[in-house]
Amino acid sequence: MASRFNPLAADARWQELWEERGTFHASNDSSKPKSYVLEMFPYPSGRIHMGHVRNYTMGDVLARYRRMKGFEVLHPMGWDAFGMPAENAAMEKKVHPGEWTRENIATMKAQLKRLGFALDWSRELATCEPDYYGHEQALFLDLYEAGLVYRKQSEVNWDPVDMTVLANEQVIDGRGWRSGALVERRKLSQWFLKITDFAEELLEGLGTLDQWPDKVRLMQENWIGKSVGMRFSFRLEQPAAGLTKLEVFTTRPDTIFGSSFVAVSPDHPIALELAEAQPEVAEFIADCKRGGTTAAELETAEKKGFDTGLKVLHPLDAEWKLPLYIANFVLMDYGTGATFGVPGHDQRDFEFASKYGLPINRVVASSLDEADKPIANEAESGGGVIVNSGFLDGMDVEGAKAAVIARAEAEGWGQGTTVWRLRDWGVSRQRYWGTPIPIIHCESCGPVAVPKEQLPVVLPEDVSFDQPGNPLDRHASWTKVDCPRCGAAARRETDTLDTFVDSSWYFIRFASQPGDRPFDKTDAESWLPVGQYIGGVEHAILHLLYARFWTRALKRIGRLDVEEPFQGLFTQGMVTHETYKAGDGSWLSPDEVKRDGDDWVHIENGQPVTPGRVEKMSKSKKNTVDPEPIVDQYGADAVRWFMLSDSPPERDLPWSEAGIEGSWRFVQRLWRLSQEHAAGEGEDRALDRKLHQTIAAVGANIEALAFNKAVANIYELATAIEKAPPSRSRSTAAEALLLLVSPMVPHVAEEAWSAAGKTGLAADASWPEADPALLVEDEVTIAVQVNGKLRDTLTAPKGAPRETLQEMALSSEKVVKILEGKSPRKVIVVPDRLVNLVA
RNA sequence: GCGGACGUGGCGGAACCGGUAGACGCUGGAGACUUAAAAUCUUCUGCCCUUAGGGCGUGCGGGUUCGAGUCCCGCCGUCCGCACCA
Repeated sequence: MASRFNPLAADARWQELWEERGTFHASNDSSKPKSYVLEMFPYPSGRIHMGHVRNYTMGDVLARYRRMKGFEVLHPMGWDAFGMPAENAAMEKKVHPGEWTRENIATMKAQLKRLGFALDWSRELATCEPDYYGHEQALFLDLYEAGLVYRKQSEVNWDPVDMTVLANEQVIDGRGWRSGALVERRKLSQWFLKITDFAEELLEGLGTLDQWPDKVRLMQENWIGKSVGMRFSFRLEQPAAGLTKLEVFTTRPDTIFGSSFVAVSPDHPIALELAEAQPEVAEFIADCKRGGTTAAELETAEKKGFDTGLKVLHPLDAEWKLPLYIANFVLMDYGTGATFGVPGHDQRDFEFASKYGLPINRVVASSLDEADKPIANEAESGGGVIVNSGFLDGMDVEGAKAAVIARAEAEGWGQGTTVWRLRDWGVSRQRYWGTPIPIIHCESCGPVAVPKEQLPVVLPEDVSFDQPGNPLDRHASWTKVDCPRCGAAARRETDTLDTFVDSSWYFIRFASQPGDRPFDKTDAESWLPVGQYIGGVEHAILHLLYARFWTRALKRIGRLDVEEPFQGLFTQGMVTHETYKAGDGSWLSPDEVKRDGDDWVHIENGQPVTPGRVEKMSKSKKNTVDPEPIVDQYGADAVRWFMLSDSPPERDLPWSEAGIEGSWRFVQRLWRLSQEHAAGEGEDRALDRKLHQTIAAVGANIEALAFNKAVANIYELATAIEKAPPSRSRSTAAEALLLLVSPMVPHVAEEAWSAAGKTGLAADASWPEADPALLVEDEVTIAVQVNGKLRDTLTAPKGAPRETLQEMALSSEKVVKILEGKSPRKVIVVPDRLVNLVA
């Protein structure tokens, strides 16, 4: 028997056997309880990176564990295969996006297979293939028929040199990333999905997702952004921009008597109208648009306003005139693009009023007596009673809100309303490498759905990227079709769908993939919702929200009776590595540097190297470690074990050479342990207890995805077994240990399991049962404290009565010495834990 | 600016409900085995004091408690998200 475990030979052998036997095939018809474990499918960018390895290892441990616990487990894998990188590669390397993508898939699939993941490859799918996206087109048309898809004008970033639409990330400092040309805003007619119809239920649904991280739920809540308030109008003293009224939105109608100005966005029709006649207004608007548009940039930017000279009349007092400003902090696409300022009770308005010398009035106070107390150094945004507000005086904030809304509605100048931050989902992309939108534009019929029997609308392969723009636009034979309705010559839609559509239902297709329709309702419902979904936090909002929306939309049209697609969500941390910088400031990769005592040097030229911060592995900082050579060197199990060890899975995992070597040593240690055949007789109660405690702890920790703790439990058991003298208990424990580690390091587990003469696969074995009788210790260590300080420990039988423990503590030599004959004033006894003597 | 998370040895991190802080791993030291190296095994490894032993220690300052890493108040720092949300 080999004294060393050789992963080079063993890994592939077991992987082939699992494959041959279909060990990880999930059956839709199984009578076992079902469990769906899913990791976010990868974009086929070229090669697997450490982040993938970590993500898929976590899911794999859970999937294998659940199988051993008796579940029929669905653990599939596929490819999020449409997207811009393929088109970029097409332009740069002159390869077809499809060819580039399919080659990457082949490479990455081979890499994944070498890690021995318990995946059902028979359900593999790639979103770029017609047998996937054709069904997506059918679903899109179902939503279209149900009125959940519509078309409207929308702005895009247009690169006038490359003649193409740019994503936000392709716009750098207002210029196209390739051409460097100043980006223009263009209006195009685009397709939208009515996600706003679902705003309320998407928000409420968050409340049911108790197995999601709070952080993600909060991010989605903020993204949906429900605000309850009031929409109402100020009359303009004189008409402007063809308007006689200015409609504003506020969440604080209770402070209506505290307003001292009204402000509109620089994009507001009034502002734009004024700009045409007054150059200084135009200049102010242009000034507002300089600089960044992110929250952080805008927040720190100076609050600026332009007094238009116009006045508006207060709805509750026509004699009261307020100045109308254009202000850089008012957003056109939120509410009505206009608001009123209450400097006393809103900090931003306070700063604005201070700057422009506007009145700062108090309308909320802690009591009626403090109505005249001036607002000091900052706005008071808290609650209290309303003051200086006519009919509202004495009411609380909530009561006043209701009263103002009631009066506005009665008098017809405003109404209570809910405003959402969420906007409809624009799904049109002016790109080739995506799902064609199955619509035909006819001169006389307008947009017409492609008849279902003509699906899929297949992307033409004969395209070239040597000219700027979308190749579909200039593909004459593909775009030219007859109108399905009137038969006249018509033109295909050349936009493709946002790739987030592809990832909004792939988990349903994994569960059920008939050839003639997107999925079978009964089959899909037998697996859904996904029990545990694992992926990066970068998808906390868009992907997860769109998938939730898509699922609810399917429910609404009666296609699938599932409300939430992902019951449990886990967002894992990144894999990080130290960074290295050469003297000239350029980044160096880990294999270009070596340690020299306490310092680092460049291997090639011996120049000193400065080690930098530990950061997320990225190509730009060159601190990546390619998993494949690591697997070559150490085998799949060592890499998997490393991914699970030390760092809690939700936190970052620092990659280290020493760490992977430690993992390798442990894999070998497991092997050696399994090879010792010192047969023994008799029981070892202490070891039995350790084994059963470990069985329980490892199971609980895997279920909680606390892999680092499960790893620590296993180390302890391994050490206990090694130290124990031969006995029947020891043999039993050594065998059970193989099952406990098998979800994590399946290859060495199988090898040792088979070497131990077991029939069947470790992967097919049942998870060992923990005997409850062996989970409790019969002796416990009691801490003895004097005044809360630990002075001694003693051993007592579990469940010993308080009196006994107190006596034992008082007779401790150390305690006697410290008490110097005095008796304690008070004794606190926590059974099975400690005795605290208060002197 | 707003929102959120976090802060424990040389490092990654344990610590259930307030009850022996530092499990487990990495690194490092000492030793065994070996011609030698690797591998392996034994052992030590929070800081300070000269030892028996003692003192100090969970970012900082307070508080509650017999007892605080854990609860409360106030700071400081780091990281993440952001859409100025009226």
